[in-house]
Amino acid sequence: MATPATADRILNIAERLAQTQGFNGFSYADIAKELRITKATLHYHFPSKAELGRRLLERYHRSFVAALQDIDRTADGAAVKLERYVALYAAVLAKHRMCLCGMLAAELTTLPKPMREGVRAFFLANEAWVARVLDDGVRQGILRVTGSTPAAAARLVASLEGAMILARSFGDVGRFEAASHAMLAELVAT
Amino acid sequence: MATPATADRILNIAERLAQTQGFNGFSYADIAKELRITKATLHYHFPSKAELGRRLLERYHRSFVAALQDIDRTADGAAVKLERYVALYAAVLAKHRMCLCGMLAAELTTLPKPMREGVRAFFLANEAWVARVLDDGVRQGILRVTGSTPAAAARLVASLEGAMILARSFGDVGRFEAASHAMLAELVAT
DNA sequence: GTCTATAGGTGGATAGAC
DNA sequence: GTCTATCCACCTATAGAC
Repeated sequence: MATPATADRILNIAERLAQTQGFNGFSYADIAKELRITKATLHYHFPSKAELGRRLLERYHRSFVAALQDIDRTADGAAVKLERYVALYAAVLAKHRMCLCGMLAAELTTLPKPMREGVRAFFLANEAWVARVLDDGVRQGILRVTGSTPAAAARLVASLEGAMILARSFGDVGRFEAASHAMLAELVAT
Repeated sequence: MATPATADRILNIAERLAQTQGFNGFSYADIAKELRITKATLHYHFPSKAELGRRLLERYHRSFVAALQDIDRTADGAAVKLERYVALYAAVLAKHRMCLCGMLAAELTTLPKPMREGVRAFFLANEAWVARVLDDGVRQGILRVTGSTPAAAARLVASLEGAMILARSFGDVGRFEAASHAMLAELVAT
């Protein structure tokens, strides 16, 4: 593995800062200091913070979709897929981070418009994937869903984001795990 | 009703701004402009922004507790109490606002320590109240809870916060209502 | 690509007059 | 209690040398 290109190293730091302190909670100076380059160099790679945010969101969305495709490829059965999906969230929390889009959703009104749209697109992609898994599970008699699957998917995504933000507030990943396991248990057919 | 004291008018504006843009998303200048006073006057009433935040949280917590006591006094039955509880959230969303503490939870790492503790105290108070209502409901055979009532209460509070933040992201209160109704339906004994 | 230097703006906060 | 005036730190962003 070669050393990541400068642009990627910048995004790595920006991503971590955005997931812990929010997009408005870090500055070019923070990234520059950590990478030991100057702010001017940052502006060479990302002319404006709005552009940095847009690219950050784009990369995050892409890697999340890739993770979902990996689950589709390697996991067998709707219940296992949902467990793997929840594990993606837990892994982020274990790094003391929030879901980037859960974080950005809180700051939504202060974000540049392309980012606002990116956040919504991320949630819609999540809901669509979960809804498809729920559909499969119901069809196979593995899962039991109350109401429509798109509504149940939206509920699960929102509940996971909420569980994440509360768990992080208490510095207690166990809170997330307890909540998410209960949510999945509700979905498994008895 | 007399005109609210200046300190209260300041808190009213700060509260709305914090609920829509976050605590780091507004400045003394924003409040000063809207109230048509100077920043120096603001500093007379609230010497520092940290102090303003602390007082804001204190007042918010107090008024929320009062709302819960009002529900206890005027609502009959655990199911009705939960509906009234959820309606408190919906009313905030209808004003295009987030729960103050849901907002602050996202920014938690950037907040002064007294505020961080205040946010956790707010959530704990919410969970305690909900857990007590769930206990009552289960004892009366009105509600059906999976797992312990404190865990179910934590799950409900977190899920409502998540549903709120997602609904606001899409500018769609209906999303919150659909999610919260489904959550309550899960709790009502069949 | 990375630097120095700096512009132009805004952040929270204070001194002191009224 | 409210004002004017000001401080200093920090913000995003740009010009221009290397």
